Amino acid sequence: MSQTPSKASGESLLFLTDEQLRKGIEAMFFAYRGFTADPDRILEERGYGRAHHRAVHFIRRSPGTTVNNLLSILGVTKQSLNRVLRALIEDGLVLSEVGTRDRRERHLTLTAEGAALDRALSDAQSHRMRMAYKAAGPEAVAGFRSVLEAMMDDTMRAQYDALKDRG
Amino acid sequence: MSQTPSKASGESLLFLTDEQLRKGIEAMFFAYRGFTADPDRILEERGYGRAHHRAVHFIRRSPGTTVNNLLSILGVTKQSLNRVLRALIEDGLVLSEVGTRDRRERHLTLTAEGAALDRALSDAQSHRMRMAYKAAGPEAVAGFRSVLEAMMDDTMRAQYDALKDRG
DNA sequence: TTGGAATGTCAACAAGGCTGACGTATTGTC
DNA sequence: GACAATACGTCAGCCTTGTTGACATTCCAA
Repeated sequence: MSQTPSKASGESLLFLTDEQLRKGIEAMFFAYRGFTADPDRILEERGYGRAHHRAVHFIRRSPGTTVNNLLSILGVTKQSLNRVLRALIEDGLVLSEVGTRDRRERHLTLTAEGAALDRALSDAQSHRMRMAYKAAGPEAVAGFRSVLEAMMDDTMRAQYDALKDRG
Repeated sequence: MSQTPSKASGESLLFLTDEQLRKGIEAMFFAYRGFTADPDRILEERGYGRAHHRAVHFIRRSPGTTVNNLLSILGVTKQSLNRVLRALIEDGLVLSEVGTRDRRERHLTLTAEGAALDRALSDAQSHRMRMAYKAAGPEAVAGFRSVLEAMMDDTMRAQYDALKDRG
């Protein structure tokens, strides 16, 4: 299992020690905490959680999407999503309209108030990401994105790719 | 708030459209799912969750650490940590020993069985990370790490840095 | 037209966060 | 030596967000 580095930590070829991999794992852990910290503060003020954030984000991203589609993107059960969706609808942030072609479906869109919340959350999160990008430099940003994309499951990457065009 | 790109998506200077930032946010979301997917499967078999994983990981990382120290690394309350720690101790994965210098403290270490679980989890997670690194290339890896590190809060980065040497 | 599949809703439960209160052992200070 | 502070454990109860089970509605195909 554990590697015995023949030379040292190579830079041209990809030789990775357990320590390097472990450090990468920890970087993900701590960075994800930072990544969610700012939106969490905003959400708390309104009594929402991360689940609400995710729902709002992806509805904004794909206006008119169905509950089923949102389900597969978020990777949760419909019952779980339904709870947060119900709250958002009752609070007037999300609009749920019966489908015209298939009346079993509900098409979800953000109201003006929902869009405002999305903007507040997105701005907070983008600000941190912009600062990180600025600190790390353009090449680092490209590397960051390509490692993250390679880390997704295939099914996730398909959904990730399907969301609008590539940055 | 929204930007009006004067030229296009620049590559030499760091000019970032809302779309690019949004794509970065989504990359974090989907990648983190992939990042936790493999360990989650292993944990489920044994009736553990991510909280147990985190505890085991950082005890392995800092053998003999105190409960208080672990608390500040994980960023949870002692009541929360105590629940998972109690389970791990009862199951014989973690050893809790009264401190010699300060007998109020408990020093935590992994038993052989605990170390075995850590290895299984770490191998699963490292494998995916290694594949992602290999797919993205050495320069991407460096960029990945530097963006993640820039995204942490200062207090988190201090703890991240304190964990062994730099990869 | 009827039975099965798909979509979405309601109810109940579990994991794992949280706060608050409290007990105990130990340390360090006045 | 008395006493406050520290480190840890625990009980009780709450919230979010995941889960499964049961069920109503709607569509479609046999």
